[in-house]
Amino acid sequence: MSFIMDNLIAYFDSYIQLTDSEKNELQKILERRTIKKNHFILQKYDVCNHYTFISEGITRSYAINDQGTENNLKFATENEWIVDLHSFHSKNKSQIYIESMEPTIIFQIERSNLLELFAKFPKFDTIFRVIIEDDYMRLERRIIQNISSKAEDRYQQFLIEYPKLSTRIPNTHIASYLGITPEFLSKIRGGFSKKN
Amino acid sequence: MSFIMDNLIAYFDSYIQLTDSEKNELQKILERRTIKKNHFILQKYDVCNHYTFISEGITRSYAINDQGTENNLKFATENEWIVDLHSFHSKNKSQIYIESMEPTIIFQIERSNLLELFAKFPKFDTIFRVIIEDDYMRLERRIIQNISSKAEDRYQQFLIEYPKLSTRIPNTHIASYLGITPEFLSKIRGGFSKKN
DNA sequence: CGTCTATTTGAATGTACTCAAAAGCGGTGG
DNA sequence: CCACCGCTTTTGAGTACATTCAAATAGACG
Repeated sequence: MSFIMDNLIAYFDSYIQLTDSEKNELQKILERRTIKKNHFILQKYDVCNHYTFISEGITRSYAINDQGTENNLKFATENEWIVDLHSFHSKNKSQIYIESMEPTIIFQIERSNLLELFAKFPKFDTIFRVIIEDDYMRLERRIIQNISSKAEDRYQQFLIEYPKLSTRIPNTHIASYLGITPEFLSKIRGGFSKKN
Repeated sequence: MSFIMDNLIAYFDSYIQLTDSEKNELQKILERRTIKKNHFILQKYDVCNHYTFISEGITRSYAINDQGTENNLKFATENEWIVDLHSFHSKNKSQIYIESMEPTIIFQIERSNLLELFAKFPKFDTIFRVIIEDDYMRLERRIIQNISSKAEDRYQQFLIEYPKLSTRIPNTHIASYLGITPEFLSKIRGGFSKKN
């Protein structure tokens, strides 16, 4: 067993203990890549052909709207996955970008290899079901906050839920994630002070 | 094969063809219930012990915030599922309500039965992975719209994405889903007119 | 040191909320 | 069939929350 994917093996093991043959199979299909800061892992209009595991670094997925504004959909950091699920499964062109925010090391699994893995070892079907369930619950919390809370409360919640992220990424990206402007986030952080 | 679950069988078949033994096993663990309008399927502080399939009718899940305002998290109608995933898996008390908005017929699968089904027939692991992936992609679209669009655009998108829902449920619930007040939705629908 | 990006600040504006009141709508019972 | 009740929708005035645009300041990096 190679050392390069130790934390990915440990990650899977934390869900369900893997057998040696499962580990071997995994090892065969994982593609390790290093990504420089601010480089693309997926560009809009490309097809998302890989499920991507972040081993080191931070990535974000985002859409750009008609006015040219970026809207951060998700951050993924150590031991998290990022993918455009829709493009991955439909093989349609992606409408989003995935980009590194730090020098980043990733392991990727190509679509057909992942589908074969599912067919061969149902355990991975379970693992990936659980992974996406976790992501789904996070998204639900975020939606509830977005529709029920003001920007200031959403920001405070973000700090609580992602304390480490908030020190590693620019505030302007947090603002985009929260759905507010960088200027307004700055005012929130400043406490609005000065009468008005 | 009983007639009462025809549309649920057809539903699963639309994902992956089922064998007779799988259908039989399903049949054993499905619990059919009829729910009157505006009755609870899950109440806050109860544990969510069932995955619920909507056969007829409409349900919504919602949270209530500190100010006592309801915030609609999700609508589920014919051939859709509703569950509080967090409570279902953790067995912790639920923080949300699930309530019918019409006379509703549901099929429920109890937690331990579902887990056994997964263990016995990995196919269901796949099916439920795909179901939640679909839901996940919908949530992602909603988040993007929430953080990037104004209330009026979000409402127009809702009408496009859920044309049938919008005629079956009160506007006040759509407003709650979109994260705006009923009064403001009314003004959007009226076109704001009158100078101002 | 200079360049590029991120952050802050302020004034003016736009978007959405609050509160109150009136009008509409659907079901139910007399 | 009508009258009433409860709930939804509309309307308006006043206010609060958040954006836009411009400009200044601060930080990061080669």
